[in-house]
Amino acid sequence: MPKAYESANVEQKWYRFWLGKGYFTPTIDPKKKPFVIIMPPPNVTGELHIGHALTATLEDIMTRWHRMRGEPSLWLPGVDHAGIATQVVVEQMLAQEGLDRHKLGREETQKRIKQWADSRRHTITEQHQRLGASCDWNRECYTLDEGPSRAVRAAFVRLFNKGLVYRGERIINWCPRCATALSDLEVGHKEIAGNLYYVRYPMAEGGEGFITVATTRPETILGDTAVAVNPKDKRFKAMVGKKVILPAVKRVIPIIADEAVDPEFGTGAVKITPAHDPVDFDVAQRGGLALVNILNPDATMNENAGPYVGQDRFACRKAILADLEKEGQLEKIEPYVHSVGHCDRCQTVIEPIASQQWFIRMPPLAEPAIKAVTGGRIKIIPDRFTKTYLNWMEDIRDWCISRQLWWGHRIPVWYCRGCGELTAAVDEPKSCPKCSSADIEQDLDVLDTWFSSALWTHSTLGWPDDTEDLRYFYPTSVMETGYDILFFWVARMIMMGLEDTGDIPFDTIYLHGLIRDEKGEKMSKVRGNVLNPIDTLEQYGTDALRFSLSTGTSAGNDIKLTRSRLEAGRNFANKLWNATRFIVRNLPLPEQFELLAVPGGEHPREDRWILSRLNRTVTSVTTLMSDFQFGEALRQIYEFLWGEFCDWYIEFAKIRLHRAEEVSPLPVLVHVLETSLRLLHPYMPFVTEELWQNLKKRLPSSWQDSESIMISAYPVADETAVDPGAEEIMGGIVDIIHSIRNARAQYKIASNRWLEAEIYAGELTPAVAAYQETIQTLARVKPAAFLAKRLEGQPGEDALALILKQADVVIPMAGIVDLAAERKRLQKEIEQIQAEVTRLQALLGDKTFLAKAPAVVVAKERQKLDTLIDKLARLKQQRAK
RNA sequence: GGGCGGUUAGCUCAGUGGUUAGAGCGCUUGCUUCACACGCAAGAGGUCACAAGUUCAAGUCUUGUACCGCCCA
Repeated sequence: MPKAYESANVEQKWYRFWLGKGYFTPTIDPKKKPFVIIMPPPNVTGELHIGHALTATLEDIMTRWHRMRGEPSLWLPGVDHAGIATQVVVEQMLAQEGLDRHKLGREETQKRIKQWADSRRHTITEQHQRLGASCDWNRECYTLDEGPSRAVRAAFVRLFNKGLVYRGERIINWCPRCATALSDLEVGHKEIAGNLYYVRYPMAEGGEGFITVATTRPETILGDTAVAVNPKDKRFKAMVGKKVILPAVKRVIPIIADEAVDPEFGTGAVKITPAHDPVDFDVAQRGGLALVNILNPDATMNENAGPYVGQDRFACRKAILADLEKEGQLEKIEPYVHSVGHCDRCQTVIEPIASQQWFIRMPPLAEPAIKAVTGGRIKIIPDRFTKTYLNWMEDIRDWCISRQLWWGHRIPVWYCRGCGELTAAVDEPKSCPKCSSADIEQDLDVLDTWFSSALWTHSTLGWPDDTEDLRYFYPTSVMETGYDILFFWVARMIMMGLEDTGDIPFDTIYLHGLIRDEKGEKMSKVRGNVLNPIDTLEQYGTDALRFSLSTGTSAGNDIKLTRSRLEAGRNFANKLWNATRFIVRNLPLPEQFELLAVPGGEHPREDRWILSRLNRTVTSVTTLMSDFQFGEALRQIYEFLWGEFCDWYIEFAKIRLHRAEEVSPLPVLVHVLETSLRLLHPYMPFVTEELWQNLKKRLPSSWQDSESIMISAYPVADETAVDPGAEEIMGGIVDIIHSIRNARAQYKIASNRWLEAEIYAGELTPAVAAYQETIQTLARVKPAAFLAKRLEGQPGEDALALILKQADVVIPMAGIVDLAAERKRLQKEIEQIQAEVTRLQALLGDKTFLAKAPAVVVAKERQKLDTLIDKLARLKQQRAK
């Protein structure tokens, strides 16, 4: 084995091995409950970013863990066609060729987008494979595959037939740059420092004076069809029913009263622009007002804008303000901070526009989705997102699902030019079912990409067909994704899963945090601070990347990924590599290995200690993983392997190996290492497989049946291995070594100089004395003498006395000991212990504590007090000398 | 405006009521000790943002305050 772990040499090899063996494909076994994760499908055109790496890591940890526990485990990968994002990228490419989609036509454009998307698809797959993702590639799905596409049409038609999908004119969010309607979720609101313009509308019909309205968007004056005041507002009582003349276009519009008007805003009179404002739209519905749309799809002014036709919306705003100023109709301008909607994808300012679109009626779908969570059938981790989910669900609004794009699932609705009938169908109809006319045309729009995503948990398993996969794997187990798409995706999946199948799509939602850079900023292409996971894993190793993404992290909390985290992961992999290298180097020939087994099964105390610690770790890790506390579980594995196994057990074992004792430590070294590798495998699959195979190669063939660690059994704790006695004694020995090393460092004893030590450990002395050589070697003392009873006399001025929890250690150090400093140190320690003893005595004298605290806690405190009283007595005795 | 989160060592963060609060990195000191300098050994470093409360017991639960951030409107 080389001196350092080189990830690049092993990763591809093992991934191909696993893939070739078919380990990623579960075997359907009706007797067993499967574990299922449907992967959130990344965009087809993208590359994986570090957030995807986090998703993949967590999902792989869960999948590998359940697989090792013997559950048929399916992790189903997929790719999303990403309507807007993909079309935008291809349109940019067309622009470079001097083309645009309108010149090219719908069919040709679709062909170009498809070509490009197909050419990119494999990138995502390859990148997932490099991350070690153990997903079942045989079941990989693409949202535009025939199956999921049919599911989309089937789901649409079902909703249509139930009256839950409707077409209507509503105010939608229009992105002028993407040239499509968007749902409310795809719009981000930003506070903008703008102005509030006070504009005078002169009274019509020879009336005197004017009414002043305030607006942040003066260009929308051109689309006004009324001025409204609150019916309770006494100031305007007389004006209701009168008419005013609209500036610029000179249209005469009424002054009406409506409850929705806030008397506190501006002057209390507001302009009503029903085609360009959601509140005004409702006012217009109530008041029977006309809708005047003043915008073209690209946000230039249309023919309704009179003299401003053809101008861009913002140019028009300037022009109209100049004209109002000239006419003396601009009363005043106040600075005004208001919230403006921006397109999530391109950051263009959204225009609210009244438009004919398709919608899903959400409240009936939300109701069962709310019950599924409040009733406990679906659990959200971390729990605080339950409230976020419910708040959104309870106040849900209809979902605009039509998009004026060419890339996606075409809306499965056909219009008859003959009779005007509208037909929703899964399979394309040849003629109008009502009048039999063949002159029918399919709706030109496509569906919101999230519509197909909402079906993902069942469409990937074969729905609407009654497939074996659907019957066996649905409902799935865990939906793991970032909290930023709780509404976009997770909530909608619950609604659509329940609607289409009658059952919840998953029982647990695990939401991870967002990854941020060193400065705490969200990583994004725009900011240019994205960490490419492939570069990262090439530099540090995939296991190091996975380690850095899963240790010291917890559900729902953001992660700052820094170089030092990655280094820690790499160092840990290397540490394991070297521990294994050490063990492997000491292994005998395979046929001799079994001869090393412990005769009679009676292990030396340090073996019982490490086995006890191992089994406690296994128990704890299993509990934590069942509870989705992956970060803490990994931390404990790390702590055990590095802090106990490598730092202490291997060091103890070296001494036995050198002595060539009868009882070899090798079987325990191998056992603990091998068990730990299996414990760690879900987190760091590559290095654990490499090391496990290295062991397997050198051990008897009977040692492990499994041909790979990834299909071997996850460790199960052996409760009988827990040995508190061994833990106490080994703890004492560690204490003794530690204190001597400390004294050496404090007195700057050269490391090649040997000291002597006299040790008394009360009733533990015989047990501790068995570790004479260990203490001598690790603390560099010789000889270490064990006293039958505590030294009563003067230890001598030249000796250093160390008073430990269970032991006294005396080290003769002629001429070195600083007596004054020692006295001071002793005094300080006595004071500290005395304070603690006093505190514990008070606590144990407290009747309510004794009555109310659990017995184990009381016993623990009493034990602690006894130990401290003993130590205090020994310290005082020392001081008296 | 409503909701949520954060505030713990110099930095980045764990800590799921039990009393002496942990890790990684950084820092100080010493080590080419025969697995590992991607390492070993020893050490320094904390009024757990602030205030009040609940509890036998609070970093952990409640309420309020301050600052930072996110989501929704």
